[in-house]
Amino acid sequence: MLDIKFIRENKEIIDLAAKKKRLDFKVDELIMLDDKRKALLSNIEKRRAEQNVTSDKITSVTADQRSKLISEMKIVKASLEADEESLKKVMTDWQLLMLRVPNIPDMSVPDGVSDADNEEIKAWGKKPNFTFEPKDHIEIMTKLNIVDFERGAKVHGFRGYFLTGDGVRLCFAIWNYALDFFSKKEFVPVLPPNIVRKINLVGTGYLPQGEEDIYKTQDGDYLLGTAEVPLMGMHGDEVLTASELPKKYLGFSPCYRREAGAHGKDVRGLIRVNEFYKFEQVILCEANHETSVRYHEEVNRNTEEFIESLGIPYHTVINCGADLGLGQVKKYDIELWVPKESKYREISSASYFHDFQTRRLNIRYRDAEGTLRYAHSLNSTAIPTPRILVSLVENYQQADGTIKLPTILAKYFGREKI
RNA sequence: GGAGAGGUGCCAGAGUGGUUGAAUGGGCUACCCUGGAAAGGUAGUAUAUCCGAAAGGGUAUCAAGGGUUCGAAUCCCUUCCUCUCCGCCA
Repeated sequence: MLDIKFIRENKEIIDLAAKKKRLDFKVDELIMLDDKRKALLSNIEKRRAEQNVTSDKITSVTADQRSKLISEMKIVKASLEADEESLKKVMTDWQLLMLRVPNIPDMSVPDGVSDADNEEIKAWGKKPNFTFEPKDHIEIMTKLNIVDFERGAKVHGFRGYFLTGDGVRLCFAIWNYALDFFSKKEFVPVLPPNIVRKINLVGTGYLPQGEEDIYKTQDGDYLLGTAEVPLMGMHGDEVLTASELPKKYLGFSPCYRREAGAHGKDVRGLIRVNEFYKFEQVILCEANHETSVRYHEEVNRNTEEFIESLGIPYHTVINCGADLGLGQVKKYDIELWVPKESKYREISSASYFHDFQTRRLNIRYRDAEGTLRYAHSLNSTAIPTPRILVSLVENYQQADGTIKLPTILAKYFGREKI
């Protein structure tokens, strides 16, 4: 959510933002509605003031005068009620429109119509040269008995999978390593609630527009798609002190995604599944663009370092306008090399929001001058499992069908080979 | 699932229809007092929004929404949340 004052004063910028993000949003509709809102409100407030003054008088006046004043106020009240009714209708529409106002992308965000227009800004690592025909992760893992897609589909349906045996041990090795790695970066690990109230999804910007991608319970709660949601909700309606910023959290949670719009995509394997696990970095910091930028680079770099320590070739892209979420100012994706497909696949996404989310969630802090301000927020994937396994397994596959683990993981796994 | 209690400002805690943005106490801030401090004294101490250059003023907010009323923290309804006990249960 943006400040209505800012929107009114910068409607050309909002228009450009919507265009760049390829969103159909007409700021003029909102401004017109806001004009209505302001007019109604100022009218209503004037009459309420009159009402309040008279109400005070009524207590200290003779019975005669009192009944006269009361009948006068009855008339004021009737006209008030009509306007209050109109205002209520206006406010409902106003709030819906306000939730659809896109945040402004940074100048450095490239223009583009889809993720195909994301621009590579960095490439790291040497792509493996196999002396044999490399297999895909499905074949490798199935043969090693560390994944079972057939039974996964039997139990869950489309996109179902079991991880078994060393597949599970490998996940735990990654998780333990990730916990150590990011703890050293001074992130506080958090296991959040995974069933969350709607407010958290609206607050982070996933709702109201993303309803069909989210699992819902019969109580009207939602299953989280990322730990970002509860971690952001954690400080909702709070006033933090400047000294406790930045807050750096490392959330770990299962992630549930319906993938409703992606039925034909990535139909096999561990790339796109309905449930997975993810470590997520979340930061709340002071409301300052440079600070946001600094932490944005930092969280992205953290994940790059983690991948580098695993020795998996990757590249980092800056996402184009169309590939940005409603609230995102700028986003980097880290994509890992997948040998069998001969292309990079996304495993991480780092973005910052300025105060877009914190306005919705009402997360504020008192700055050095004592002024209340909305904090800035940002988040980035630390590491997702099992998606990371796709690249890990394919890049480290051996001619005999085994997987040779990178040194650091072997330490956590207990053996060098699967 | 059953039964009950409750949600008021930074905190504690009054307040059952009008002068209550809200007593009182604590905290905090400034000043006075002091050689300095403690104690004591005085004043101040919410947020949002609108008007205004500012001073200042209007409106709203006592969980949320709705209702009754000229007027609601106070009465009525709905919802949400918290707590306690019982039951069930990893």
